[in-house]
Amino acid sequence: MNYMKELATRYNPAEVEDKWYAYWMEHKLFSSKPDSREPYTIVIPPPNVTGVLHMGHMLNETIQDILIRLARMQGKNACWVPGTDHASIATETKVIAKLAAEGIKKTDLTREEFLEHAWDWTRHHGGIILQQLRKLGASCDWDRTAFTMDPLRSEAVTKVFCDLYEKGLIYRGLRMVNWDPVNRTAISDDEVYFVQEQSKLYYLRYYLADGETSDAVSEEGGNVVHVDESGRKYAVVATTRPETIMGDTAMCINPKDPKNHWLKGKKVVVPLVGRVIPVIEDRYVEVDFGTGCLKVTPAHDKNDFMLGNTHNLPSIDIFNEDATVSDEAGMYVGMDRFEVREKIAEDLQAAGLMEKIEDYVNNVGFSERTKVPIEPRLSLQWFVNLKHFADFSLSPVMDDIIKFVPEKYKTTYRVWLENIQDWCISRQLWWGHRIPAYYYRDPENPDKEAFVVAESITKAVEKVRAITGRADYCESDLTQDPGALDTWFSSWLWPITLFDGINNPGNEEISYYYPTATLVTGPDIIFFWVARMIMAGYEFTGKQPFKNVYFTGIVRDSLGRKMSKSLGNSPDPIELMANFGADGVRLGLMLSAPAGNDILFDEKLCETGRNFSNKLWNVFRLIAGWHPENGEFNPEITLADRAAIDWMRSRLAKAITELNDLMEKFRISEAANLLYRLIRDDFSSSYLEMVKPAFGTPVNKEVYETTVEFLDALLRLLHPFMPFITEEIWQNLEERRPGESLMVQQMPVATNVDESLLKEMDFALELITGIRGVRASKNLPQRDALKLLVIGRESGLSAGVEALVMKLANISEIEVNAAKPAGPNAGLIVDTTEFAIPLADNIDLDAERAKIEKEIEYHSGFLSKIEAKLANERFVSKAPANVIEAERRKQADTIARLSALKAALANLG
RNA sequence: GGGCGCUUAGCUCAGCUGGUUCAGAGCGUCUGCCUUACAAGCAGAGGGUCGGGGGUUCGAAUCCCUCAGCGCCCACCA
Repeated sequence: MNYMKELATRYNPAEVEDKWYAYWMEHKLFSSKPDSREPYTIVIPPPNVTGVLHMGHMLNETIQDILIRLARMQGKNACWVPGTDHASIATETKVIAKLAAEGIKKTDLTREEFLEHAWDWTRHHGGIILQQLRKLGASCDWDRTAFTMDPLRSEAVTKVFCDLYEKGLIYRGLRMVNWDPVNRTAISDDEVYFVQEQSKLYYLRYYLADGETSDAVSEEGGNVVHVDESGRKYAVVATTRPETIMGDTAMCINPKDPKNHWLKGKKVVVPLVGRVIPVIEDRYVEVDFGTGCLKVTPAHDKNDFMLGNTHNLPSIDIFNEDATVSDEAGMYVGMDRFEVREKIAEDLQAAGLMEKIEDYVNNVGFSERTKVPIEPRLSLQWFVNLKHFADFSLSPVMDDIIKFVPEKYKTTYRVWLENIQDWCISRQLWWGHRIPAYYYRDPENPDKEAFVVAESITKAVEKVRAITGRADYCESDLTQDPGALDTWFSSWLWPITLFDGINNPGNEEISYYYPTATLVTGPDIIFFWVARMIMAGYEFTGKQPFKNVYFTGIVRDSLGRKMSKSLGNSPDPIELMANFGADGVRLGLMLSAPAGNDILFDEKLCETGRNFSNKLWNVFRLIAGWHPENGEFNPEITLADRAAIDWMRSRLAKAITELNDLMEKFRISEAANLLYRLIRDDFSSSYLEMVKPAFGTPVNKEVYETTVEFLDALLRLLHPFMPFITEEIWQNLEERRPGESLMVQQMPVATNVDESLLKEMDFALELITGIRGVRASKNLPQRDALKLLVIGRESGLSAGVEALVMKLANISEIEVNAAKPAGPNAGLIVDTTEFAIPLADNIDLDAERAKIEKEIEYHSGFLSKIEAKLANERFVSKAPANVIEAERRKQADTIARLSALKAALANLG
């Protein structure tokens, strides 16, 4: 023990944290290589390469670090693999914005030029977040740092694409996709969010094509027929998007709709456009919405597309890539989609084709990235058939082979898999893994677009030559698909590719580290990522990718709002750690972050963490100060010391068992709480006060050594939560060899628990609190010793524990079997034992009496409830014996207590 | 529309298998203390019909039904 050192009363994390992180790095303590130990692997959810650390990461990474450090100290070969994600669409959007600020348009650049900018951007901003993680204490094996778009990962992505294409699980198809007109790319369903918007519902007139007339507005057999001034019949269609009429190829009614019966088999005229379209029937149409007539625009609405397929309708694409009106529309060409809406509404009004306009609230889909309304658009895209994967990915989760924490997300997962949709993986972007498809002209079939899928252009040429039977094809005859793959198409391979399990299956690393142990992530990416990793895991390795998935909550501000830059409610983690220490922030977060529950973050939490660091630091200072400078200990060990040691040992053992249990169940927050109380309440407030030598007197050697042993155990237990301060103290506790570290020590093991001693001490501590309460209410200073009387019986405490009561409550003498004193005194009752403290001055008899009467009232009520229960025939006959026994004991105890109280009241006179 | 979840102290939340570790923790509040480890501290105190109603049970914060309020996810009726 480095007891000679001058230690500051306040713990200074800034001085300590960087030092130990450098030490751990220097001695390669994070590094992992396959060996004979059981592996414990965590792969980091790769943050956006150009991102910066936010509170969500802090929560996530802290949990991972706790799990990995715990595993390491449990003797496992712990390996935490870090890395970053290329974040295709997010990064590309940022790069475009940056170029725009410099007056450069993406369209002015070649693909190669643009990618050069993107790589520059990545190099410039990349990896900051990994540096920030070091501040947090993350014990990642940095030598393994990976990037989703580095050569190894890219090779695997291409290989998997080709493999799935060969298996028929990837296909290219004309589908309705969510189109982002700003980035001019398809995006997946998951990248769309819906916003309720105040809009309008336009009611348009579709005249009958044959010019049929009628004399009056008639309602024949429930039919609702519209007729204009000149007697011509028309149908009314309600739509929120009148600008799409140029793409109408049918009108649809529900066959069971009596209002529109008269339209069956008719043809109608699209207003303004003049095109004649059929009236089709489909039960998809809601009878009660609008007029029950639906305009069908197969090219611009998902459901209309479906109707178009069912009813073999033509499809007219009236928009360009940027959502301006296309030539094919024939009208309003070149105008923006929202301008057209205004204009067309005016024109319809003017032409007398607008029945009415109503206010209407509907949900509009927006692109998550560019925040503009998405445009359903027909386009050729690449898809993965997820049905195939869903079939084998459900049961492992439902059967807990892959355990979800909390369990409720199993349902979410199941529902998603049961309604699985194919996954659109192509993006019309440049930043990402390029789609390994190559197009060529086939002179035999000039009308058909021909392509091959291959891992390289060289292989593609070979394939084309083989297919066409022409040896003269060369690389310049092939054009690679310009698109990139969805970012998640590389992420879903992450646990495999980190160990090179795709390119090099069965290698030593993948065999050893995979399946990984626990994945820690947010429930918001359960579909994007978790589900797909499970799919990829089984498909490409035949094994689950991880054993547990721990879902964290979302970090919100103290008002429950999501943290966002625009609200300015997102604290900078680096600043927080500078203010409170990484340990303080870590503990603060952990103290209130049960799995799957959102956490309302308040700096107050970090303050609690910091204060606790300081408490621990002072615990160390106290113990350090006990070592006598001349090396001479007190040879005597008292009964009180012995009792304190025995108690603390049991207390610790019990806590270890509880802690292991909590951690096994991923109740990390409760585990943090338990440690907090164990150290603060049991160890500092109770145990250390019990064994603390009087000022100027030396401590007993055994007491000293045992206390150091306890502290050592506590530091180990706490280390995963607060790595820095525990290492700092541990290093100072004894002389350590270079490279020695707490982080690779073994976790303490629970010894036997003496339950009766724990119970006895609980009683003693309650008594101590009672005496202190008397002091507080009677204004008796702690330094004045008091005499304690045990009325009419023994204290029931062992000599050692009795001595502890005397020490902690500053009692000079305990008199047992005492009579209730006649003079002024304060009474207190613990369990059924009555105590009294003689006082010098008169006390407020009335107040004392009132206090006791209140207690009598309470206990009488309690007793009558117990007695009612025991008098209840059905209770006595049906309840288990031990419960009845407990009630009887309660009854006896309460009666005893009541008589003690009544005696106390009588003694007051 | 479908699903999941929540409602317990002023605030944030634990409370798992129904029963003396059942009404808890932290923060905040109040009182007293600069007590030789710590004022980033110590000691003490107050604070709750467990959202409402009903049911099951000998016994319900805990299980079931129902109502009310809140949150999240999925779907997207033009």
